[in-house]
Amino acid sequence: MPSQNPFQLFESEKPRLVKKGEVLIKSGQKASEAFYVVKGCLRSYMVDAKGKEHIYQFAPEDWIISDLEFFKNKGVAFLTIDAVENSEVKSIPTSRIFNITAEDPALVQEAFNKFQNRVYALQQRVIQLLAYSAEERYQEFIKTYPNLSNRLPLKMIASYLGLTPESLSRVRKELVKGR
Amino acid sequence: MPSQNPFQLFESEKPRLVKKGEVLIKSGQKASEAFYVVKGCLRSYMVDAKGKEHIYQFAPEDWIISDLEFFKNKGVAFLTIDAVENSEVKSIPTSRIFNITAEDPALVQEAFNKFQNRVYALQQRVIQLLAYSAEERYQEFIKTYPNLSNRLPLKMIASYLGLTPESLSRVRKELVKGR
DNA sequence: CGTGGAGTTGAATACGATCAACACCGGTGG
DNA sequence: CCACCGGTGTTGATCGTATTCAACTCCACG
Repeated sequence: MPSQNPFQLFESEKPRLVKKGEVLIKSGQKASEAFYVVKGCLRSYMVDAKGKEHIYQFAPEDWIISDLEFFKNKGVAFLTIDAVENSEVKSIPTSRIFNITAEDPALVQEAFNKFQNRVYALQQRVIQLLAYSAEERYQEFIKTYPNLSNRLPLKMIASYLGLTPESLSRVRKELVKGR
Repeated sequence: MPSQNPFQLFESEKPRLVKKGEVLIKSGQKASEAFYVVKGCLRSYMVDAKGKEHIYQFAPEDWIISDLEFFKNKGVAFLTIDAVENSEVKSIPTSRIFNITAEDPALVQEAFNKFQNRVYALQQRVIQLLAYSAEERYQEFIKTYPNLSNRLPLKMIASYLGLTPESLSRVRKELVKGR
């Protein structure tokens, strides 16, 4: 969820440092916050019945990440959120997110834009999962997130794209060969 | 995007009648509105390079449907929106959607809830496409949208789930056999 | 009626998953 | 400094799920 300006809603807070691999929200536990990433990169993911991780979202600098499901689910998190790199994040209590209406209209507008961008990004993601092949999904990913594709380990990109690491490795190999 | 109350933002407008199959927004054309479904059911979909339809969303009664992409894309629609059944819809000009901030706080709150529900639904959708098998996706669909699953033709459900009609037919056969 | 779309079923195919082995670092401790 | 280790990515062989192509039935609707 990129924006032109830093997210003013919590500009004043001082960032919290999280180390690579540190878990911020754990699936199944009580949780009610979102995170704004100042520096580094977070991710959210779920673990299926076979123990396989499926990455729902990456959140590099200036993105917001959270699990909206806890909201529906009595505050119990569905997704796990952890740090892909050493990062700096600002925490946003949910109460703040869900009660913006009373605030400055500019903030409301900003929050709206964030939501729009998010829905737009998700639309893209759904369409790609529905209609694109493994190769097309990967090409679209590196085109859309060039700076992410060289920071993230292959296996995480694979998980995000709905592929196994082996398959993505082969896709990439074909792409190199093809030029 | 269900809600407890009818969407107040355009309660006053009188609904427009659209016939089954009628196209409201066509991919590639100028468009800048969303629709609130009073009665019936709309859908949005994209057509891939091979001419295959991929349904992004269904919108039965009390849902809102639109293509956020036109907003990013100079007003040119990416998705096509048409009527699955004879329907009654209220049109919402985009200008209204994107400038809610100046309005009554209750409306802002309502719009926020709509966005939240939408993001939540999309999260579910992405997770299911990533992690679930054909059979699991179908079962989840009929569980989540029981009233839709018996109104829609199989081939549309298949398209929504990212399957071919043949595959869904077989999945369904197995399910019947299994009980 | 009869015609065309929807759904089903079968056979062959393809794409990506799985299982397994190995190469290649990057970091750690001896 | 080097030997070791675990994690990451690559490659090969095989497997499985869903696709594709084709034929056929069954209605719904003209």
